Amino acid sequence: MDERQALAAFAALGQEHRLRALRALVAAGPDGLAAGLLAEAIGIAGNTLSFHLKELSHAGLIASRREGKSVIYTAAYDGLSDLIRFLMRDCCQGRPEVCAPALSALAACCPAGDTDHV
Amino acid sequence: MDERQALAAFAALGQEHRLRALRALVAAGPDGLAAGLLAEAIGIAGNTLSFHLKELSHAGLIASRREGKSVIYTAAYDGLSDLIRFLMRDCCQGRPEVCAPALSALAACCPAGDTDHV
DNA sequence: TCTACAATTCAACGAATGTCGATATGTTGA
DNA sequence: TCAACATATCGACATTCGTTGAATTGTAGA
Repeated sequence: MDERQALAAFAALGQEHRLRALRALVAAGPDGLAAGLLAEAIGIAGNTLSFHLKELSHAGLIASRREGKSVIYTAAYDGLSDLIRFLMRDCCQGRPEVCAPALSALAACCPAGDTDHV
Repeated sequence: MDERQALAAFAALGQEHRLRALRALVAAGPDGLAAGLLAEAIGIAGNTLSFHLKELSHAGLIASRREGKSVIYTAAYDGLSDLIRFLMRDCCQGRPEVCAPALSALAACCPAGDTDHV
C-alpha cells in the first residue's frame, strides 16, 4: 500500500457515517449487508449512504456484489490489513513501543495458532 | 480509544500534509523536530503547518515541548499504537485473515524479543 | 530595552465535502 | 409489459476545510 492509498483510506475512515458503515460491515462478516439494511443501521438516507459507500469502495476498504434486487456490501479484509500494515511499518519505524501494544490486540483477536500461514 | 478519538485520528491522517508531518516526526524519533524544520521538510508555510499540527495534537497523535525559541514536535507513540489497536480490535473482529498479515509487519519492525514486556 | 527570530493566531477567501430532493437505473414478480 | 422495490446518480445548497497574508505572542541575545 502506497501513501496515496493510505491517504484515501484514512480520509474515508475519518467520517462518522463511513466509519460506522465499515464497522457494521466487518461485524456482519463475509456475508455482508444489503445497502438498505446498512442505511437503516446507520440511520442515514439511502442516497447519502451510496455516496459514502463509493468513497469506501474507492479506498479499497469494501467490496460489493449484486444479489437480486439488493446490492450486498462486504468489508475488504485485505484492504484493512494493508492499512494496519501501513500504520505499523510507517509509524512504528523500528520502535517497539509503538508496535508492541498491538500484539495484545492481536492476541485478543486471533488465536495464536491461526497466524501460522502468514 | 473510543470511536470519537479514532474518528479524529483518521480524519487527521486523511490529509496529505498532516500524514507527511506525522511520518516525518516518527522518522525523527523521540528527539522530534522543530516546527520550522518540519514546515521546510514538508514544503508548506509555517502558519499552515501550525493549523495542521493543532489538528494532529488534538487527535492525540503528536506532542510538543518548547526548547528555546523553537517548539519541538514529537510523535505520540501511545496514540499511534492506540489507533493500531482500534483498527485491529474493531476491524479484525475475530477474523484472522485481517490480523494475520499484520504479524509480518510486526516481525519486520520489532525484534520478537522486545515485545515481551507487554 | 531594543532587535531579531520562531511560532501561533486571526480574518478572509476559494475549494472541497456531506446532505437532501428529485430523478434515473436495474431487478423481480404479476 | 407493467408496477413495485432497491440503489445509484444528479443538481443544488450549506457547511467545513486548507491556505494565505497580516498581526500577535514568546524567546534569546546585543
